[in-house]
Amino acid sequence: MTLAQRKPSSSQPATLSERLLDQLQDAIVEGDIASGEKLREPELAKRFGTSRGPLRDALRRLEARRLVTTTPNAGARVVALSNEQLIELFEVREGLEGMTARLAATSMTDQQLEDLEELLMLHAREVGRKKGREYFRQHGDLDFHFRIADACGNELLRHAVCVDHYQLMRMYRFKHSARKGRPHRALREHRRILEALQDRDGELAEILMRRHIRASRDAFETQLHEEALG
Amino acid sequence: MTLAQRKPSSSQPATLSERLLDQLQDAIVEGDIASGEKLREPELAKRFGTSRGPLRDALRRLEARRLVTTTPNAGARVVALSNEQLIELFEVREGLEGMTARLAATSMTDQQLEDLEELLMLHAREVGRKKGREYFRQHGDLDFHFRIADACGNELLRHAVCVDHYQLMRMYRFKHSARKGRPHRALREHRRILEALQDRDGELAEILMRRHIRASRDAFETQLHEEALG
DNA sequence: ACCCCGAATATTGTCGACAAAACGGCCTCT
DNA sequence: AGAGGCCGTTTTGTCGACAATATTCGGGGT
Repeated sequence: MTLAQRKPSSSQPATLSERLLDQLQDAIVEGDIASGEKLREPELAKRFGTSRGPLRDALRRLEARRLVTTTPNAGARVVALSNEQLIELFEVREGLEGMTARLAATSMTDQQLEDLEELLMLHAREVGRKKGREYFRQHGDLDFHFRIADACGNELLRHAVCVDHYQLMRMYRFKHSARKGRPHRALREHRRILEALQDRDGELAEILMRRHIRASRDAFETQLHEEALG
Repeated sequence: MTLAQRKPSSSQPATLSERLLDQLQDAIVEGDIASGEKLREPELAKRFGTSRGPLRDALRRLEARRLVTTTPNAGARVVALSNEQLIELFEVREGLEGMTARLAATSMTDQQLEDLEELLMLHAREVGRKKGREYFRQHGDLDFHFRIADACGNELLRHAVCVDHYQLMRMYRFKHSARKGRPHRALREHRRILEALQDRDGELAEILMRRHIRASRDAFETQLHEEALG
């Protein structure tokens, strides 16, 4: 089975509501709709050429993915994406993705491990070529963290990481470009995690994943500090 | 701002959709609607005396809480709640609640710690009186795990634990009554976690919480094994 | 000048009806 | 007898209109 067949995520949305979900999600994640902006149903419905029914459906799903917050009788807003919320996201990811790494060590197939190794080699070339700028913009199948969660063998966990919290993380990456030098370090940390997975050492894989996410968070906080100073 | 204002969770649902959410949730968690059952919109709308609009809204929210699964053009079903899925839930909880315990150690107020200690004393009396049967049926504010997540100071994490996964856990408790003796052990483990929190030792609190959840899981698996044998 | 209050407007919540898709039963053909 | 296709029924997806609630803007009072 090829990779394309295994994941029908790229298939066309069967329903209007799902297409709206994709479109709105991209618009929010990529910043076309500003962070914190009010989402008025009539306006959006007209803009996307549908009625309010499917639109409300899409908004509810976006709420599940943490991209909008809804208050009764007052409508929906794009999530704030404050620095505090991003720190919160790092903490959630540390708990969740630590566990994905632990489980992936025993549930990933040899083929999946080979594919993952190949991905890291691809990333190495990208980092070298583009000075590491675009490394963090990879998403979905091209994202190291996504791949591990996707193969951890626990559907509930996979959903929490790859659906519920993933788009928020992607949104963060769009707003904050990584600091110089961080991509190289991140790549080294990814390699070490891969080695632990190849050794089928779940305990170590979890420790390394958690340290890796903490390092990302530290880099983010350092960046904030530098920006605050000048 | 007082605590009562901060948490209007006990307030009446402002909208029909929210009331439906509560009613359906209870019906599913308490077993009135069987696990795996098909949820037909016209039937449910008639049963609860509303139209299909708010009902669909409620179903979407239940999907976010893992209580129903929806497939396009094929409708919604109550979650399966197989033994495998329950194991998955234990694994998610270990990652998530481990982190809540770590954070709670630094973010809980002295008052909250006192309240938590009081709760455990209440639980001790309950376990002694009712032979521990009802201990695991406590929920919401009366649940030790819920309280810790609620006070961990990370809203994203709190939501993941207390909203997204909590009802599924409650559903498990309704179906599988705890083994004899487990409540006493669980209570002891809860006390140790509380001690770590009182010491403001986040690292230890996380370790103890994870071991506690793993112990619950082990008890569950043992129970399964015994049932399988006879 | 500031605050409070009320009407006008805009937005959300709810409903019933229509269109499209899936499901089920029946018949035919091999 | 079993498999496969056809047709009626049921269920889901979508739409537009109405009701209820929030928001905004302007006026009056202190």
